[in-house]
Amino acid sequence: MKKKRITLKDLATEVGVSISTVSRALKDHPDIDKTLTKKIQALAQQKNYIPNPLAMGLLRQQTRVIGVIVPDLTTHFYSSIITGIEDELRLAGYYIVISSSKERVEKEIESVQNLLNLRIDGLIVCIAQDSESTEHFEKVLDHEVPLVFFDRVCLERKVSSVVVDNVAMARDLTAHLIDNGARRLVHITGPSHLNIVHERAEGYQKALQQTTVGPISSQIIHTDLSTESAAKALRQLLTAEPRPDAILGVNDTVIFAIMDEIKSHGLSIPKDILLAGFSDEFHARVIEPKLTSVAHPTHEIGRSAAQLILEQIEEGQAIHKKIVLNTALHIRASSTRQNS
Amino acid sequence: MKKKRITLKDLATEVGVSISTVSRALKDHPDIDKTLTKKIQALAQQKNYIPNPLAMGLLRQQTRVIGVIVPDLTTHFYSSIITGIEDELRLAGYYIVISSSKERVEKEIESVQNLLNLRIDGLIVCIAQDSESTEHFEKVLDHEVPLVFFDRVCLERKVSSVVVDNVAMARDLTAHLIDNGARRLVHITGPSHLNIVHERAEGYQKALQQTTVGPISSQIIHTDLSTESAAKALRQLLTAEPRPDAILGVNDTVIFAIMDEIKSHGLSIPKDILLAGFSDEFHARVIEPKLTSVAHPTHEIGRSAAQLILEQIEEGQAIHKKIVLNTALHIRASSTRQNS
DNA sequence: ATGAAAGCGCTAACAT
DNA sequence: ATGTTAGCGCTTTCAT
Repeated sequence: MKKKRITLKDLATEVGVSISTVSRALKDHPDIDKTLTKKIQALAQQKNYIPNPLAMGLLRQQTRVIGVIVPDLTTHFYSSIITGIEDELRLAGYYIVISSSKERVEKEIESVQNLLNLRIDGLIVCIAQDSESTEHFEKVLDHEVPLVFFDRVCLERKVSSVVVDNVAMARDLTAHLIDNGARRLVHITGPSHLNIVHERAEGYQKALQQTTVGPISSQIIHTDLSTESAAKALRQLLTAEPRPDAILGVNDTVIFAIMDEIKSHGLSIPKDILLAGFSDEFHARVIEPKLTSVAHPTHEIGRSAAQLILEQIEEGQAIHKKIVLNTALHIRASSTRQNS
Repeated sequence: MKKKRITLKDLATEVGVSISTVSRALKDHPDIDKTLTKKIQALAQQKNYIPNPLAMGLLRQQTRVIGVIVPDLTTHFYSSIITGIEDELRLAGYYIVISSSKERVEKEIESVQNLLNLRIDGLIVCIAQDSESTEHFEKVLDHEVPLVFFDRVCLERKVSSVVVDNVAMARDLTAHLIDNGARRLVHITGPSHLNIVHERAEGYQKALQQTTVGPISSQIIHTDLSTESAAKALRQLLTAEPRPDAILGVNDTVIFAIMDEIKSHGLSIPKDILLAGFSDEFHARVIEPKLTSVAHPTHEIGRSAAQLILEQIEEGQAIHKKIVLNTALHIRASSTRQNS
């Protein structure tokens, strides 16, 4: 029942010329009479003519829609990155269709398929935590649809990506904890097939190897990145003896669970346990005590991912590169021991 | 450069029949020979044929895309609602294109226009805080594109909406503060043209009028909903005498600013100042002390908005209704005075 | 039971 | 300088 939008044909009949003349006039084709051109443009303006993107899309086989798949839209980290993507793509006249995988491969696979069916012009993804197989992304490549990963990546040899230096970040963060007196460290993290997980674990261990103080006990606990799973791990840690005196959390979910659990055990941060992690800047400053964490340039990550997609669309599939963005270590109350 | 997707024509030539036969076979048209139908369907399946949505869209003049405009994508409240919208629309085979107005009308107007140009089949909006004029939404109505507002609404007589009972919520919250000993209340809120603002203020005042205890001093401060503006208001309140002993915040942004400011003045919540607000469930439980707040059924709000849009699309423009969803008051540490 | 043709809105190669 | 035509992928009416 939609009110019909004005078309080229409408303009053509109104002016009394052919459709192609109108089409040309609207794009200032040199062949068309200047006066006619002016007249047609004025009419188009007045009638508020907007080319039908469906028709254009059909003709050019492109939708100007970029798909974006994230593990969870409600996580500030991701929504912030999406804002960056949107800001950049809007300028280029692209739209984004967002889909949340809810950290599950099945949903991710489904989303990829849906988006492919929609005929997106490109796809930007942060893979779900249990996404071990990569078939569905190979399919994207098969269809020659530009693909870019960010933060959590895979198929690195074939796909462009935007990441941060996880190893260095984890190393610095761990070294900082040690400097602040940590001697019984625990790193609570996720499933090790994720690049962010094993890279951060690598940095964590690197710091342990490089330190000259000692002795230091250390442990890495892999969870499924759910609050429950992290809380459970914490409960076990806190009842065992000796209790850890510093915890490195791999992301916000884990950090929240850790904090809650520590507090409900009547322990204090940082007095009893130092805490630091890879957390969103926003949450790091909202929670109490404020969290020592690594600041990800979320908006920038989004913009870079968008730029990579645009590059691929414009220059054809060929290129693929990896952008490594800088992070900043923010030392806050959660990891600085008053009495040391 | 995209690898060509398989089309009806491809299937037709391969089977040696006409395009229309293939088209019919694929939708089990009774006229087509059963064996032929089977054969064609099998081939389509094997070749992984997916109808081109662009072609279908052009034909039917619909995109199966719903636009969603929110004041800020990175706010948990909105991203959570969007997740609800997505969950519901996905089932119906619709996609959503999200746009963030960043609380500014100009961006909102631009987004509306962009989305309209994209030929969306419907639009779901939570208006920006400085959105006083409604012309751009009238335009949506002019184009007979289904429109639904949620949370912050306008044009109520003409447009469907999903809201909560702000008056009752604010009244209950305020009454609760008074019950817990509040005698010098302040309500920090936003610009009063927003329905959520004046409705909540109304509830706040209703509670004050209905209370039998007294005397109670009260104040309403309008900010522009930015952290800075709220923080500034707080600073003035805290240095003046007598200091308020209870604050009702209108949303998360304001709550965060309030908390920070109170803490940095060396005051304690709830000992010195009671705090309650309309905050996202998620943040209410993450911050310290945990915040007494009204729980919005965010996912449900999203789903309802999506359902309203679908209804309008299916049944034509005519209908418009208002869905009022239930909220729940969660009493937590921030508003319960230990010594009372 | 199947095919041919028109049309959705637009562009571009090919007339004139 | 302007018009005609074909075609992007699909559905549907109208032949046959």
